[in-house]
Order: sequence, then structure tokens, then C-alpha cells
Amino acid sequence: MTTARKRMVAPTKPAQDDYILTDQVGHLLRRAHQRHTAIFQDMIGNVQLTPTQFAALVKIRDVGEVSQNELGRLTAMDPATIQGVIHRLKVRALIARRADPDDRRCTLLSLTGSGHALIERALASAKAITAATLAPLADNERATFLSLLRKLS
Amino acid sequence: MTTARKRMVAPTKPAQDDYILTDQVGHLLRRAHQRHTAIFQDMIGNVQLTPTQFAALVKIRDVGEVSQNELGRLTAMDPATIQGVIHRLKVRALIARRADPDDRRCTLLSLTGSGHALIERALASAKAITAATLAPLADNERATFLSLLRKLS
DNA sequence: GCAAATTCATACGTATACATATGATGCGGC
DNA sequence: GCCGCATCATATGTATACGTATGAATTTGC
Repeated sequence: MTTARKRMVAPTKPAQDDYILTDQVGHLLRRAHQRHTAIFQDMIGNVQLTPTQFAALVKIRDVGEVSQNELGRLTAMDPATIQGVIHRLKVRALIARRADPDDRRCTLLSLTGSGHALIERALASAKAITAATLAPLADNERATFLSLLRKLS
Repeated sequence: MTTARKRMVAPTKPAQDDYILTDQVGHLLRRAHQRHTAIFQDMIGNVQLTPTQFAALVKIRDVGEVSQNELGRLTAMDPATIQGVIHRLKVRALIARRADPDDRRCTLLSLTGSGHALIERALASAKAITAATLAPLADNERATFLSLLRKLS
């Protein structure tokens, strides 16, 4: 064992130059998304809404009655994902459901009165949240960034 | 002034102009992250790794032995999150753990032989995944995008 | 030196996010 | 008409992601 000295120097320092994790677009996207979510939770106020719950409510407000899967497509959520989101909003009575008279597979979703009131309050915060997320960028950089980001979504 | 002609039109068609969900940076970040995750799962190959599992393995490879919380900081994961990631990698024997002789609170993590072999195989795919994610952008746009994205992470 | 504050890893609860499977329903092709 | 296929909503399982709480261990502040 006296020869057990530092036999393995190389393995402890592999080729970082080749693939730097924190420079990869996937890692940066994940961190930027994390940061935005944190800002959202900080700034959304006493209205208890997650980003996806907010998205679902805003979209229903925009389009009116809509089926669950259709709402998922409009907000980029899997049917399995939107199901849980809607369920939690329904429990809080922010959303109402009724059977679609024309297609018995579908459930039509709409905002309740309190849902409407809540989303209107949340919208003010939402604009500030977008501004806070983009705050590290200069004015002229923001449009550039959004334009490029849109191409990747 | 003469009464509300278009007063009642508004409720069914609310101010979309004011806040367009799909133009908000948070929504675009979420969708871009979704797209990257899908590309990752498609291209990572028969190596069964999620993006965060891959990140943990790559980072251990880069820095050698490291405590669990420290690894979390290096890969932008909460202590609660990294705990689950490490647990799943440990079950698959891709990671080994030993007590830190200098700090009995800590557990030192390292790659096993198969962990090392697996991450080396995954690295080839990882470069292609980054390229595929950025494929919608022109060459000159990619550096711009990454530079701006880094400011938001 | 020692009490207070911090850090480490874990555990529990909630909320996306998606693959997959299922049963009910609608629709197109023949 | 009706059979095959698609769609809708749900259910289950796995994996982040994080807040909060906990107990053990270490560092600090005085």
C-alpha cells in the first residue's frame, strides 16, 4: 500500500472543456424557468395561484367556455396535466363545469364569479411579474430575446 | 356618451390586447423548457437518464467527490430535489456514497464504474441534444440567445 | 467554552409534467 | 349502417421542484 499514492490524478479532472453543463441551453432554460417561477410566487400576492393555474384561468377568460383538452392545447398542457390543474381550481370554485350538449365526451369549463374576480386581480401582478423577469435585460435586448425564445417554444 | 352601445360586448371578448398569455416570457420559457425536455428524452438513447439525473452525473464527473447539498448548488437543485435524484441514481448503482471523515453531517458522492461508463456514453448524445434544441435559430442568433438567457438564470 | 445560529440530509405534502392505459363517445370509410 | 380509429376525461405511476419540518452535527458569536 505504500505505492497507493496519487495513482488517479487524471480521473478527478476530466475534460470540462468539452462539455460545460452550465453553458448548455437546457440547463440555462431550466434555471431561467426556475427563476421566473420564484418571481411569480413572490409577486402574485395573496391570490394563491401557480403559473399554470393562472394560465388556465386567463385562457378561459379570453376564450370563454372551452373543453378541458382544448384548454390544455391553448395553454401547452398535457391532458393529464390540465386535468389536475382544473381539478384544483374546481375545488376552489374558481371554475364551473357543465356537460357539452353537442358532444357528450366533453366538459365545458367556465369562470365562476369569484374566478373572474380573482383573475382580474391577478392580472395586475402578472404584468409586473413579466417586467421583473425581464429586468436583467436592457430595453433593446428584451424584444430580441423574446423573438428568439419564441422560435424555441 | 349616448348610452352603452358596445357596453355589453366586452364581457364575452375581454381585453386580450392587454395581456396575451402566449406572449409572456414565463409562458415562453415554460414551453421552451418543455420542448427541450422532450428532445432530451428522444435523443438520450437507451441510457435511461432524465435531464436532472444527467446533470448530477456530469457534475460529479467534473468535480469528483462532493457532498449532496453542494452538488445541488452546482446543478441548481434544491436539497429536497437533489435528495430524490441521488436516491434514484444510487438504487441503480451509478453513484457511491461514503461518510465524510471531516464532517459527519455530510455524505460524499462519487461515480461508480458503471456510472462513469454511462455518463461517457450519454455525453455524446448530450452535445447533439443541445444542437437540436438550438436548431431553429440561425448560427449568429445562438450566441445572442445564450448570452441573454444567461442573464435571466 | 458554550449557547445560538447554521448546515446537512431526510421526510412529508403539494403541484406540475408526461407516459400509458381505460372506458365512453364521436366520426369517417366502406 | 357499422366497424375501426380518433378524441375526451380520468386514473396510475414516475420524476422533478420546492416549502416546511426535523434531528444530527458544525460553526459562530460572545
